[in-house]
Amino acid sequence: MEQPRKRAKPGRAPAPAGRKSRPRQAEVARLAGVSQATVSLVLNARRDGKGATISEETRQRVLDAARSLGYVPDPAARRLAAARNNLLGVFSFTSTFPTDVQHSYYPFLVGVEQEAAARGYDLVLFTASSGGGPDALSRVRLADGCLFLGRHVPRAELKRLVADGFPVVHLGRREELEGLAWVGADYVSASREVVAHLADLGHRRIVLVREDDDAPASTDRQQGFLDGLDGAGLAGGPDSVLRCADPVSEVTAERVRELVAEGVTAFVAEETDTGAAWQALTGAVAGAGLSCPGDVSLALLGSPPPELAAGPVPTGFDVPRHELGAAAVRLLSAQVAGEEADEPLVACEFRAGLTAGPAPVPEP
Amino acid sequence: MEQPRKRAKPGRAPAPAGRKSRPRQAEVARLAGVSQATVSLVLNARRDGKGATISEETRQRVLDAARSLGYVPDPAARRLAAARNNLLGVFSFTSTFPTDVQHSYYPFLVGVEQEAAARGYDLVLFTASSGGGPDALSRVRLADGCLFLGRHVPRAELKRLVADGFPVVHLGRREELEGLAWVGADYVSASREVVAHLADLGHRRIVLVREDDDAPASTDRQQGFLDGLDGAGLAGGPDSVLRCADPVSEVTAERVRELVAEGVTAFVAEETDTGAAWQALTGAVAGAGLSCPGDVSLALLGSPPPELAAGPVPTGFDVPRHELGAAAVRLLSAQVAGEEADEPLVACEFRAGLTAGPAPVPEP
DNA sequence: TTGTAAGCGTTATCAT
DNA sequence: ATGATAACGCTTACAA
Repeated sequence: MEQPRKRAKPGRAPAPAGRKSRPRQAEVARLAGVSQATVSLVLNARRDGKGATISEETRQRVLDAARSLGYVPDPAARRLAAARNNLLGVFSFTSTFPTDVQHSYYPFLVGVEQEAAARGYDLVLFTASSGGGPDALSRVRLADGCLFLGRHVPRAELKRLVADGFPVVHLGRREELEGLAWVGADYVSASREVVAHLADLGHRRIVLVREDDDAPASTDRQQGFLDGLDGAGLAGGPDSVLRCADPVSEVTAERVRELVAEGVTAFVAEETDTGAAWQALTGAVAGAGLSCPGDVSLALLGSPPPELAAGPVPTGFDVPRHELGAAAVRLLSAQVAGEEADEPLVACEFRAGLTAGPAPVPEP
Repeated sequence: MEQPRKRAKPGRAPAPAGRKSRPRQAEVARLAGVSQATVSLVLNARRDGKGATISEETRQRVLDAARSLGYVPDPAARRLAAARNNLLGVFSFTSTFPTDVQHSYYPFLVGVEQEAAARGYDLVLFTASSGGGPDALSRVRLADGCLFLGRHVPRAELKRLVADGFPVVHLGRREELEGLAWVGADYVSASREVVAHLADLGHRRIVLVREDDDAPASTDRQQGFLDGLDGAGLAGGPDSVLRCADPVSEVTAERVRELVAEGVTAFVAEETDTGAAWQALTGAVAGAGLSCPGDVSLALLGSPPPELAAGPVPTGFDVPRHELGAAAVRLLSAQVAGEEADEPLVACEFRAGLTAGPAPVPEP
């Protein structure tokens, strides 16, 4: 019999002595006295009985062996073999956990985590800072799909992922990129609702204070604001929108006094990262010596910043961040499953608040 | 027309319809007229010149081919072959992202993410809730190592991981479990420092208000408190510690008045989840009609709860949560690399604050 | 019902 | 300096 030539084989070096390597299917197989493939079959047995043809006895032996060894499938190998990982990626272009808690994605992640857990996915946080290189984004392919969040999107990279058919969902409206799925809040309807509320209270002249930004979140709010005016039969001339590069210096007490003198009875501010518009507005109203629900009504198109949590609850709406996160996961998970699903805009919840009241009766 | 029957070969199934195939190293190789291995060598050429022995010409040809094909490495294959997942787990026994932001691990995660990114790791988020079963903990093995945080630790499961040589680090002191690595804040030193500060200000009778809890975080603070008294040559009798099951009802204005009458000039409260001790203390002092840095000095062994952020900054110390997270990742990453490293306690930073002043001169 | 083996896209080793 | 080739751990078609 021909002796198998025992020449040193090419290939990887043996595992370094120090660390114990995790158990693999082969070891489970050995312990259970079956073939490695059987282990795979047992472990991936579909619950719908389809294709699962394994005797209950073997099944148990394999399961026991796996448990006693603490076996867990290697996600990379699973993925490589053209199967699923049960891993969903989360990639933020800035840090996922910025030092400044205020600007963080935390509230979204709450929803993301819950929905992911409910669907049996674990979450991989791809840390943006690490790679840096052009293919930093490409690491996400380790997961079955990936959620993206952040302001500045590397278009080319993302486009590539989408083009390759890799499941991708962006959290926040993003229509610029053809074929990119996204979920977003319905700022238009919510803003319209707020304006309708003010109109119901008798306000005829309403002014929007917004920052000088072209983000969808801003333009959507303005659109809803104008829609609202329109729906109430109110004029929405150009002077009903104050677009300020720096709200704090532009929305002064004097300016507010002027506008009120002209007949404005209600102000609406958009919510932004900094909360500048709202802060400028409330500051100016107080500075003008006007009482809030009494002399003028105020509304905030969004949630108040945490540092103002102590003040009176502003009339306005809340962005359902949890729900947005959850919706994103639903959409992504549908994509992963190959179902080209579609998530509608998520509705914001109206918040009655304390800063809006009946329009003051004009003095004769 | 009779289709030439392509007999399906064993092996993997055809790629799922959605997923378009991307160029691989083999195609780059073909285009560049070299072997696939050469492509790998070129693409992974170490910048330190070590082991890189490829002619500049080939190098360029390969690079060009890769670029023109838009080649991006497959992370799954890469990790599989390299036998490293570059994945660190984060497991919290409660939800990683509790709805209540206040009690969240957020501040730690900031540090964890940064350090992980710096070391080229991605993070896998596990939640106790998602798994469910008794071997839910076992899922963490899909990562190269795992960070644990939370109050209630399933000892048996964790022990198993440690025994199996799986790299594990607990965030927060945890000496009960033999062989479990952990990182913690040095509450003892920090508390001692605060007391020393008070003693320097002339206080001779200082009382600690703490909750009825046996967590290391509590006992460490008490120990540091007593050490501080001792170091200042002050008596640390049993009446210098107020251990309350319910601080708010036990630390009353009357009680404070009594103690002050007995000669107590400074109070120290431990920081807890709820912040009850500190709130009870400040409330009682105000209720007793005492002015804070004037009549009595107050110190908080930790950071004030967010809802009190508006008040005067308490004298005390800050737990370096970012740094703790980072330290945990360092320790874990050392373990993963097989280096049995050791992280010392992380120092807390003294905060001068505004609630402590010179001891009032006793009236004759 | 179970075993055999191909192949996923890399990396790393040896031989040329 | 480059090319073969063996792993890496897994899924799955097909043979037994």
